[in-house]
Amino acid sequence: MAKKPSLGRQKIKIAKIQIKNHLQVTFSKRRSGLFKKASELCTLCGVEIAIVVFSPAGKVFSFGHPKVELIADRFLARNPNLNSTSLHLVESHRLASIPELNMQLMYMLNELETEKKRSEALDEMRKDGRSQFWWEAPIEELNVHELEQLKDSMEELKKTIAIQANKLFAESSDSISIFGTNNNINGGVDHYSGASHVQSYGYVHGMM
Amino acid sequence: MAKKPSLGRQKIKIAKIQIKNHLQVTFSKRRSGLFKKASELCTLCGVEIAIVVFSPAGKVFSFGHPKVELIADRFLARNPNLNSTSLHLVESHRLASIPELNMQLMYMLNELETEKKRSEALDEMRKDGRSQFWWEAPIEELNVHELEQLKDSMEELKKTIAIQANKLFAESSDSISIFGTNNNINGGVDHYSGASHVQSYGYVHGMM
DNA sequence: AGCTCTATATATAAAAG
DNA sequence: TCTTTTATATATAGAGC
Repeated sequence: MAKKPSLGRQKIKIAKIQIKNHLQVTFSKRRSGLFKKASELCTLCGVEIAIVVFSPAGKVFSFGHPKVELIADRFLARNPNLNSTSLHLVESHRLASIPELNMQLMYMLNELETEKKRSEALDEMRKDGRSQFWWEAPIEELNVHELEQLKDSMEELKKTIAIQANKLFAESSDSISIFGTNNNINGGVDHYSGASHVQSYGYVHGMM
Repeated sequence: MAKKPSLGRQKIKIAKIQIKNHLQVTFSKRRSGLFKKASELCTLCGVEIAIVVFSPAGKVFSFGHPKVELIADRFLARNPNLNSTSLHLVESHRLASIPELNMQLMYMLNELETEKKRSEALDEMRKDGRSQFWWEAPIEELNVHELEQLKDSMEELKKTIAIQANKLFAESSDSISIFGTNNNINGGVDHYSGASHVQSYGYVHGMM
């Protein structure tokens, strides 16, 4: 008589897993599950999500939808009346906490920088290893150029944000505090971000 | 004889929900579920996660761990140049246009993803040895494609930023920028990979 | 690191309050 | 809208490849 081949799924306490191997396995499985859920949410409800996960090992996994071009397009399309729309939305108490978004943005910038540096390092490595091949020069230069552009853009973005903040502060101080009380949706503790869509990676992919 | 009080959970197709009411309910439930999963992943594996969701109604929901302040502190500590400006931005004003910030955040997340992919591609390349020519290998093509996308996106972003900056400048030409000229976003940024504190946000919001 | 399998823990669709 | 209930669909722990 055969004994049970498996005990099946066991209940676990939601607390940091101590056994390293377990942790790694669980991280991998649950990350997949999370991304899958995100992609389903995207599809079912037609929303945009972005998720970034920093693994214990320092790796970054991400998942996002839609792609940059779409966001950029929408951004441009909305630009003409961004101001009024913004104010309207804010007045309607439909938005998240700004300080937190700022923090998040800074964090993202920080991480982007990190990733960029890693990219550059790898690129450099590759370049050094094959620099004797003349036909590789173009693509290498392009890489560097792209990265330069990215850096410049990031700097511009930061400037823009500062200007915006400054301007909005000026507006709100002599009129109404359009932000009123804390409009942090969750009661102030957390904030998340995620995006996804069913596409290239199996059911999805991942964003960070 | 009583009939079944409920059919129980029914299987659904993962496709955009058409009935508005259903969509709203599903969005709410699944968003909660997603955040819960994220929080469990945080706790179980001690990782950092950020999720941003743009609802169909235009609302923004976010979830993040650790708390934004901690992330910001870490970030500021590592970026002395950003320190003063960031503190001003965050501490003094605590505001900016949310739709814009969200857009930018979204953009950041996507860029981060792109960079990550590129990083991985380069990494992969290096691992495979340097015997492949960039125009021959699929992975290389993806890399090139990503770079092209990045370039296009960056150009669009610059355009957008220019337009916005112009507009905002015109509107706030009477106010002084407290941010001065320091816009260096580069710092000796190192990758954070340490274990995080045992967070006790527990999965707040008391959802479920 | 990723996949399989089983048995069981969880998430959640529908309906109702 | 948010909750609760019910029955069922899914996710996933543990073990092995």
